[in-house]
Amino acid sequence: MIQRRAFEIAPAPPYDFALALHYVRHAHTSILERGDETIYRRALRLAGRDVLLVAHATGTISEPRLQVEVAGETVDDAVLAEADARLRHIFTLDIDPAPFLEVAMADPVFARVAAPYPGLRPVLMASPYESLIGAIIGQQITTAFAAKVKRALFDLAGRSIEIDSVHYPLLPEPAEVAALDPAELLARQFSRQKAATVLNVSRAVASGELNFAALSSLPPDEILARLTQHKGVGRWTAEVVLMRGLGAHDAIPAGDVGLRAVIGRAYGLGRHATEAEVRARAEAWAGWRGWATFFWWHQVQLERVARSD
DNA sequence: ATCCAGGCTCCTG
DNA sequence: CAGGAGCATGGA
Repeated sequence: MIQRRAFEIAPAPPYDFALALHYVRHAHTSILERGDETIYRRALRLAGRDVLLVAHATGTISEPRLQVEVAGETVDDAVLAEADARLRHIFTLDIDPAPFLEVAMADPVFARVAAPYPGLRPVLMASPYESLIGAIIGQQITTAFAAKVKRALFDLAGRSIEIDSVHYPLLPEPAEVAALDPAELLARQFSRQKAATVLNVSRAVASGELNFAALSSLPPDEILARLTQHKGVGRWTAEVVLMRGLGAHDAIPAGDVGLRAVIGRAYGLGRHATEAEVRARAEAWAGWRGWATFFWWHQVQLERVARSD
């Protein structure tokens, strides 16, 4: 039997869930989400239970509400509490965007990217581990190819739940990934280094040597230092985890090619900005560089979607 | 074929 | 510390 329980979230306004769903739907990094224009669906392991989260918006942008349903074999209070916390984290629901918008408006170039979307807010990965695996796989390859490789990894691990005759894929547990045969990954278009790195960090997470809950209470620089001690995890990967996995408002992966390209275009350089130039520009968004990164990536996505139409 | 893509490591100077 | 060679993958 499937249990279903519902609750409501009141995000800090202004908030436009449709913009978040648009981002999720078109992001190559979204592998496990099964949303459409109005509904977000995602299977997750919460409080030790595999469940499906279903969310849709009601209300208005200035008085937003999210209606959430949790379905699974066991949906107890602990599961419900984690579902609430996780959604607030993924969609950055509890943060007042006003200070960010103020910073954004002070930079005329960035304002053109941010101002049209006052109801948009960073969409994070559902867990730090997921962001780490995704970032490692995404190193130095196109987002489309990275999506293909990630999908292959999740298929290989093969975890899913079935609700109403629909199978929803689940993120494999770190221990399950760690137990995979590297040859299986190489056969699925992993490079040797990426296969080794994914297996090694999964082992570290499974053993508790790498503990994101403990990490998250440390200063950002310390988190970066800890993460980059793992071979195959460089500054870019660590900054992506910090920003999109842990939700650090001010973390920016300034070496990112996409970011360098869009910033080069926006500021009329006629070429990719260098990492140093990105960091210099980003001083203007201090305190909110993670949010700014998300808005730039959103801009990149809008341009890509426009081209493909 | 050549260049590029949401890099990393290791080795020079 | 900065810069760059070499590495690994598939796609345009």
